[in-house]
Amino acid sequence: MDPVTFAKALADDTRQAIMKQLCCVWLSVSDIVDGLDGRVNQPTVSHHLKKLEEAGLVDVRKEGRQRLYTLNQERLTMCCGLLIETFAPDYHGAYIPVEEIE
Amino acid sequence: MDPVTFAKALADDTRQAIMKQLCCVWLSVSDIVDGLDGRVNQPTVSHHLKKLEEAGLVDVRKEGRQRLYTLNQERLTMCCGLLIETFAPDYHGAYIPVEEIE
DNA sequence: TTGACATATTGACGACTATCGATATAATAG
DNA sequence: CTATTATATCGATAGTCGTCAATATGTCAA
Repeated sequence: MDPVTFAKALADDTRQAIMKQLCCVWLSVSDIVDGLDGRVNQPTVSHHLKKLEEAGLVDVRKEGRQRLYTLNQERLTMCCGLLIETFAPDYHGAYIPVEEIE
Repeated sequence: MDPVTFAKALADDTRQAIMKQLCCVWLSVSDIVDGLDGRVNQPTVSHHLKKLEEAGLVDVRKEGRQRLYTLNQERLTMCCGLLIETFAPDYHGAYIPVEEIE
């Protein structure tokens, strides 16, 4: 996964707010919209979910007429590992075992 | 450090190319411009260095009429640790010891 | 002080993107 | 089949951002 694509997916307040909501739970689009409490409306949330999905940062599951989303923690961890491997080689071995990440 | 600011600093091809050059070495602005091999010119590099500096991702040192930059690997590692702590709690303990990062 | 070099800043322009309202698509209930 | 609910897509708009040419600032040499 390209580190620039990863960074771009994270480079937005609303998207990170959505990611926080999706951490460890499956939520429908409406749930997310409600959780953002009027900050943005449904089409905007769908737009961000699409971007996150393209970056592989969320998983999707269809349930009835809903689409349930959740955060892909493993993918996120791998991308962070790649960042450290690329830009912080002095810390790479110390903090993140390569063989576990790649 | 705000994860959104961190992500925005990384969310550009040219900026990541500059970061790669600055990994483990001190380079002047002209060195970086040369290293990018005509891709962008000097004002653009200065612009990106300013952004990276504001994000705390590079350190600066004055030497004569030059300004030498280098990548702050520790800062980058800390930010990645914060991302994992925030968005991948299931992997946090496993991959990155908190007390070493924060 | 003057000239040359290194870097930063400014202003303009184009590309991208976050957001919205409106609408289309999909799936269920009656 | 029709109505309703859930989500995605479209078109438009405003704001952000990367880039450049031109210029300003700062530093050293002669």
